[in-house]
Amino acid sequence: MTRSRRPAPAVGSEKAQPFLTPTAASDTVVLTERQRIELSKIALRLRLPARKFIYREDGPAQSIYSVIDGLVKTYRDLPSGRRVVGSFLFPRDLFGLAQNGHYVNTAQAISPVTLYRFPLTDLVALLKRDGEMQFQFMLKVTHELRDAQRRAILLGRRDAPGRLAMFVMLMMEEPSGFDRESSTVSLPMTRSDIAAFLGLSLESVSRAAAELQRRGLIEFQGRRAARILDQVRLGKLAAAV
Amino acid sequence: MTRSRRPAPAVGSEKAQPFLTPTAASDTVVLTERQRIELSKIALRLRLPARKFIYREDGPAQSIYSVIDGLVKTYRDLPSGRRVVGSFLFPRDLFGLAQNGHYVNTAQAISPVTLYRFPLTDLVALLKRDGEMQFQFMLKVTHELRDAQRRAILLGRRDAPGRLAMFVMLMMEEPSGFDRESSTVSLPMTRSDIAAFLGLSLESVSRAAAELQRRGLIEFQGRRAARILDQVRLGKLAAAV
DNA sequence: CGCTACTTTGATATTTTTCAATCTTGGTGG
DNA sequence: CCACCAAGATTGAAAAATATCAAAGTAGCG
Repeated sequence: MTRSRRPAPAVGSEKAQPFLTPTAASDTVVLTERQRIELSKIALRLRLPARKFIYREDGPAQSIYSVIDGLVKTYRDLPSGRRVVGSFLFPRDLFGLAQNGHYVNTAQAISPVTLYRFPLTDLVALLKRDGEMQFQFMLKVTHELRDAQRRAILLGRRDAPGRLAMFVMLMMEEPSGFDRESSTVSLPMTRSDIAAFLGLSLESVSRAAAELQRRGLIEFQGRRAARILDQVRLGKLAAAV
Repeated sequence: MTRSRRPAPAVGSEKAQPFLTPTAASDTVVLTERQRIELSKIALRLRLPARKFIYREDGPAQSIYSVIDGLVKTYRDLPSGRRVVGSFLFPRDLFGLAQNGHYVNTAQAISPVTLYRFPLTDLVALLKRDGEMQFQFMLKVTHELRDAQRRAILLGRRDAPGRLAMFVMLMMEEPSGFDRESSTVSLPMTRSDIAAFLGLSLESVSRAAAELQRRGLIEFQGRRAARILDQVRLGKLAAAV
């Protein structure tokens, strides 16, 4: 349930990976042609418009999803009314974590999205049968786990500009979210979404953004994109935890 | 890499049975006798004194660990000098997450501990061979992931007493950390550790503890234990996110 | 019994949240 | 094609809370 970034598909693709392997390289799932075919047999491809709910918290968890294209967010609404965005999901990210047969959060499309949907029971049967493929899934999950831990570090920070700087750096790691040519990161989510992800108020995010711009680190181009003006200093600020 | 608790696999598994051992309750790993034997063949049992380092950040990741008894913490020291405690590990928790062949944090014993140590390569080979067993591991990992997400919610809170209340509730969920008879939770870690886990300053934790006591929710008995005086109100405060 | 590490408590400074008002922008329909 | 509307975003001022700096108090261990 988290952003991935890097390569690292759930379903198809190629190379090496971390956790559980002394070797190591990128972070990608390695599947054979046969495995990809097996998966495609149980997968359903979906196209959904922006804002569409994919599943809701506490609903019966019957599927696991993988993003093909677009952006998805998962969140929980707390009793107080506060909303916590758990993750933004980019292409190749898996989502649909459940507990006791129920989803633990709500998933909603931010942009129009294309997804794979895997019936839980079929997928589980397939994975149990194919240890190698399951291992690739496990790598995926451990990757999410690392992300979640990075997020904990981010949330541990007290300064809003620093949190936002870290967030921007995270978005830059997304292949589909950063254009090297123009040095531009796209931020398809609203300020509210960012605030709910960073654990800040909407206003603080807005002010932090203004501050980053004032310092000459980034320059917002409309609400949904920002150009990185000084990646070195931005990185320093992000790392100066 | 975190505490366990609740029932609740992500995917399947209903029975009972703890990790690598017979008895059990809910959220446990189900292994057959044969599987347990296989695991024990590659596992090494370790006993370490309090404060002993189990592995250090960036060190070569060659093993996965499982807590048998005692308490372990994982943490990272950030450039600024701030320390972030990633998790407290109780019996049955797995730890040793790596990236690119290196550990991503430091693991240190808080109390004297007994551990299983599994050589990474052996374990990986075994898991790939045995899809069922690997599935149990996967459940473990997804469980950690949920924990990490809960933690994100905790860190999203702004009020120190609330965070501490959530922390106490977390500790109460640990079988080995809560005595129902006396309604007492043990807090073997230092205030600094708690602060580093909650993303607060040491002083704020101390003050929040005093506040909880003042409100009559809990009563500290020495530094390492607290009696729950009003579990209902404590739970409300913890949930009032 | 005394040291050392850990905690608590106090006062101030910093930062963010809140509350409120205004401004933008994207979409819609006339 | 343009004006209008509503959701989203920004900015300001005051209030609340935690961090920080500093000092004193405790507890456990040798």
